[in-house]
Amino acid sequence: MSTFYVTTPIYYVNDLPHIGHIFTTTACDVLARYRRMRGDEVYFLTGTDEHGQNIERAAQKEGVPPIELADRVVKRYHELRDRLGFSNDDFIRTTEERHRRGVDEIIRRIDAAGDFYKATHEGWYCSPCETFYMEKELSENAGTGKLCPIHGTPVEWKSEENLFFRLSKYQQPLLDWYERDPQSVRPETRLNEVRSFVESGLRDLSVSRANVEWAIPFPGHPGQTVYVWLDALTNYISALGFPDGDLYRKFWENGDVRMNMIGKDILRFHTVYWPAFLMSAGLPLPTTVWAHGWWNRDGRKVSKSAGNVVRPDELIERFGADSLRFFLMREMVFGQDASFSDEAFVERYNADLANTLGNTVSRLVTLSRNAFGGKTPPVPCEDNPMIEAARRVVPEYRAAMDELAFNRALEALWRLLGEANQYLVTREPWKLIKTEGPTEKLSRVLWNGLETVRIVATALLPVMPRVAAQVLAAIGIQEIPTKLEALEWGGLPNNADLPEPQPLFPRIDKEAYLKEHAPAPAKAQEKTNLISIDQFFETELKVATVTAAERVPKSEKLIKLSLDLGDEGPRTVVAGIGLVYQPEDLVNKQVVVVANLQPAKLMGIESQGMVLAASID
RNA sequence: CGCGGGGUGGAGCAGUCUGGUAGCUCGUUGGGCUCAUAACCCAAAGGUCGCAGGUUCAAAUCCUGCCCCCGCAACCA
Repeated sequence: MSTFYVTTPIYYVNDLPHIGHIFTTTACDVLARYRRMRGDEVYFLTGTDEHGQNIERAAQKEGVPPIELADRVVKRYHELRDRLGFSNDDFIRTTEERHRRGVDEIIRRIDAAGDFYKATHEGWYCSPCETFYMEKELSENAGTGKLCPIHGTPVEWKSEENLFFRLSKYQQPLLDWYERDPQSVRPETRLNEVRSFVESGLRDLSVSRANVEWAIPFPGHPGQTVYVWLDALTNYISALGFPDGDLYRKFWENGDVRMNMIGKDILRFHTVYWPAFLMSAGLPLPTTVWAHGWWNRDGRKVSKSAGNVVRPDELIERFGADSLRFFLMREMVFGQDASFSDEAFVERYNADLANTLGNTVSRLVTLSRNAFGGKTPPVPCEDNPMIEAARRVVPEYRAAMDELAFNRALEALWRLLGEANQYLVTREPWKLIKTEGPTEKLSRVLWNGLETVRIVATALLPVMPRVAAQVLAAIGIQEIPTKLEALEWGGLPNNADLPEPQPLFPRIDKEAYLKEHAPAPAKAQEKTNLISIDQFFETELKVATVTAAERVPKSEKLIKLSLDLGDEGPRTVVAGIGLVYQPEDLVNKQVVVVANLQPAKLMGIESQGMVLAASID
């Protein structure tokens, strides 16, 4: 028996759970359940990341202790676990004592390896990222100062003495790891991405902070606290009781599979920092860091400001948690991005769950009940086309599950259901009932159909644990199989009681549903966008004459204009109209200018106003 | 040469790693069945797999070059 350890990232408690969290955890849960059925000894971990300046500040703002904030979000994750049926074995919180122990110990080991040193760190600092940035990475706006490339919020100049980790020392060992083990980072595009990042050179990493209170104290360095990522990443072993816990020995030190599942946004932390920390501490690396893609909404990136976030609560309410789990696993090619839309969801639900799965169960159960007095068929069948079909599909399903190709695994099962429906049409059991009665021949036909359903439902247990159990119950099986051996042909009991069939997946009227859930947020935005007449009069509009115009070098659409504002004299304005206008057409033209706009630098040129000009957009 | 994702029948997508009859869902048309959740089955129409070269007995798939679209980041002042 081999061990299988799988982790989700720990989720940062400044955000409530959304579809991204649900997806990652669902994928891990499906995998964990599948591996248990395969006979592996599985340990499945998820949890929350609770330290850092953001939490500290958010808590301050509310006037509550940070831990209270964290408790609140953690509660939501626990609710989610119950609703979606996650089977995690543990839930780690980085504020727990057992975690601090693990962090202390990994730091002690890295220190013993001589990989920390003290240095003054000076630079532009983004507190949401808790990261220093190089000058060239930052953007800049007038009035706001320099901005973080990720958050778009102002960065501050900070100078402090910190502990540094010799990340540069591990450049070559990391490259060797990627080279030696193609499983180290998956899918392959992510491996290539991180390799080229590491090849371009690694700088040492600052791993302590002087002014972040809400964090783990850095052992041996009073006044310093541990950098969030060094803190957070360690959860994968601290939860197992590192350094001396039995679970740690079993699942990490001597484990067969150590899989860190992540989203592609945190690739660098997990495939560079994390393995480097482990190398330094002399600990085994993860066997695989698997970076999946993102869910878009209606083809666009999900963002709060666009108001297009997916509301899992409504979906669960209306369709059931397992339908959501199914959709997430069926619709995404694991590793790539996928798109969520209400339309696609309802279509999948109707086509796959209601029409194919639900209806197949329903028709078979009704036929068998009618023919055999409310029971499953009395005589099994060992020789027929459905056996061939099942024996073809089951290995396909297993192979796909083994490589996390959930969509392919499900596709294979649905092909099998399709074949079962075809089989029924060729055998026409409803005619046999009328013409011949409950014969052995009829029994075999219905038994084959039900047995196929049993195999599909069993294979679906990892993906839809509750619904799959309902399907099994509907065909007369009370005891839920726990091992993949149940996928062998021939497990359906004879003469078992069949309850009256209930629609497992009531069809949804797509048009009505979409109408009901038509996106409405646009209106709300329009309202808040209105400005008062006073606000409008604050803009100082002036007519100016263009005295000179030239394109800004290396720029697609910026044109630098020299303007004459009459009594106010000359001005320079940079306008993003280069795609629509030619500079030579603008000279001597009159334009309207917002004259009291705060100056801004664009491509190094100061723009002292805004030209009001029509453009295509 | 900013980073990334993509271009496959009307729509949405899989297949590309590991070349070998181009597949799925929805939609359209015609037919069948009536056990079933107006479901299920069959058939048909519809594709130069972005373009051009190359490798190969064979390319959606591998190599080279190019075009276009979409995010993000920019240069929306």
